[in-house]
Amino acid sequence: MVRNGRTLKCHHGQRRYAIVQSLLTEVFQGQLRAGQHLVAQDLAKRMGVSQTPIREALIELAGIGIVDWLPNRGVVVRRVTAKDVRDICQVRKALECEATRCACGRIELAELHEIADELRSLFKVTLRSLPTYIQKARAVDSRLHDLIAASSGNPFLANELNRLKMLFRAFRDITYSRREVMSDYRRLADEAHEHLAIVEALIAGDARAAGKAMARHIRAGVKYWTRAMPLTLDGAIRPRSTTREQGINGTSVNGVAKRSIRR
Amino acid sequence: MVRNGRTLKCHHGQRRYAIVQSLLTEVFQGQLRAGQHLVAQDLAKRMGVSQTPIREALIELAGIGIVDWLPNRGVVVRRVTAKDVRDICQVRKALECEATRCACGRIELAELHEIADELRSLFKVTLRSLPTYIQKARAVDSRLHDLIAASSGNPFLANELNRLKMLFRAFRDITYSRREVMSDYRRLADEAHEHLAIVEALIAGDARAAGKAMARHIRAGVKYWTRAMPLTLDGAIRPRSTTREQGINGTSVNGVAKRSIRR
DNA sequence: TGTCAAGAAACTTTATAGAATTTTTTCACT
DNA sequence: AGTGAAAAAATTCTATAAAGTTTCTTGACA
Repeated sequence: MVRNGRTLKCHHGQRRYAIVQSLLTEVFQGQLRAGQHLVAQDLAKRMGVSQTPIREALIELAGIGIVDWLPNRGVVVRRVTAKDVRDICQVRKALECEATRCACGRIELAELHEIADELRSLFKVTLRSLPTYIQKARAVDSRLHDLIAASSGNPFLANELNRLKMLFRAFRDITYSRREVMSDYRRLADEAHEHLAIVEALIAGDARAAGKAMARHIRAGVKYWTRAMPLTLDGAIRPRSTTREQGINGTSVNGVAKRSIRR
Repeated sequence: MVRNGRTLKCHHGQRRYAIVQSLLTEVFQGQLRAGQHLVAQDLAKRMGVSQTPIREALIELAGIGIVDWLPNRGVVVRRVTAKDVRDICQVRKALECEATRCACGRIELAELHEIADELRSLFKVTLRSLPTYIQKARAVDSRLHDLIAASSGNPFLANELNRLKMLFRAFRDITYSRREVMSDYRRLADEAHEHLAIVEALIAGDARAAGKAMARHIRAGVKYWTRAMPLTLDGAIRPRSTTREQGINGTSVNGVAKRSIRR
């Protein structure tokens, strides 16, 4: 998935995949912002491909829940409220706990100890270590969650968790400015402690405790993000009341006013 | 979404939606069977539309998990193993329990009592009442689960549950002959008892008990379906080892042998 | 004359169709 | 089995039709 001058360089039959990845990255990195209207033609020109694979990629993204598809009216990057994030996190909590309980006793002790050591090394933050600190903290976070999902013995569950992680990350990055998020290392240090509690329970082979530690961890995260979240977000997206459309939930949404999409 | 002779009758901009619905119905009803290869051109001709909306509909179905998308090699109706069904049910269990706990205390008592009465009327089956019995049992089942999901206060969770229900239903109907499934009224009577336990806990306002009753209900269902399930299902789908593809989990699957898709 | 609303026209964007291209599969032949 | 052409199917592109949006015009009314 490398873009080369005008055309997206990829094998025949992988173009849609490459476009999905490219758009996801742009959403994650904030180049595409919440409420933004995505015009197929523009994207096609920008990526040096025709509209067909762009449209198909957008359908996929709508399926994931990254964008809203408004029939006959195009696609907008989803705008989310604090409630949306909480709702997603609640689902994530239920599934992460389930996965944690399942994974208990199925992970190599050596690997758990390794992660525990890495976590302990994150307890102290110095200003000098900050740049690498953030990177390291995120890496360990990913490693632990992925390990648990992969070790749950349930590939379907692992995939659902992966999807939720992606959604959560997208919305988090859409909603907050990156700098603000990245610099909050206090939360990262807290997370290290929460993670360690999970790992220790896993090492002890106590599935119940591990599940509870995971629940605590996610609840703490929700609390943090909710606090940081702006109270309300006005709708740049105002669907026509007559048009059928799909929100993040796939359910129909009735618009309040007849207003056009922001271009 | 009415098909009229050759062309799918629907408004401009809703064609993909109509095709998705149509294909879902065919999968549910068993006209499209597990492992079957779906050729865009054939579907296009059959529905009297061009390949474009067909392809788009198939992308959507792949997102839902009803079909597998094999890049450059087409689309096949997913074939599932007993393990797949168990995996899905495990996720469903976690989420249904969460929803049940949340919904506790948020549902009108009158409605719960109404459902309880309907359930109690399902305890006794006579041969004469069998035809309507099955219909009634399914209706109450849907009503209760939908009510709980809708009352959870979490639209995202409700939507996830809906997706899982659809998946489960699709795979169940794909895998078993319909007659066999429909005629097992003993299981339906058992379900009525399990459902009643949930409703009674909800009436009592005991979220914990309601969650546990729901867990029991789903576990019982899994046990039943697993018993009825054929032990293994060989793969009619055999991907080439070099080709990237998405299984139900979106994860890459490596094929064992270099073999072509069954046509 | 100025303002506002309704409607027409121009323009933009989306949705679908059909053709061109690339890849995969089939099948005859060695 | 291995090879290579032919056929089939998937992917992508281009073009056109349909819908949505904006701008402009017209005319009623203060």
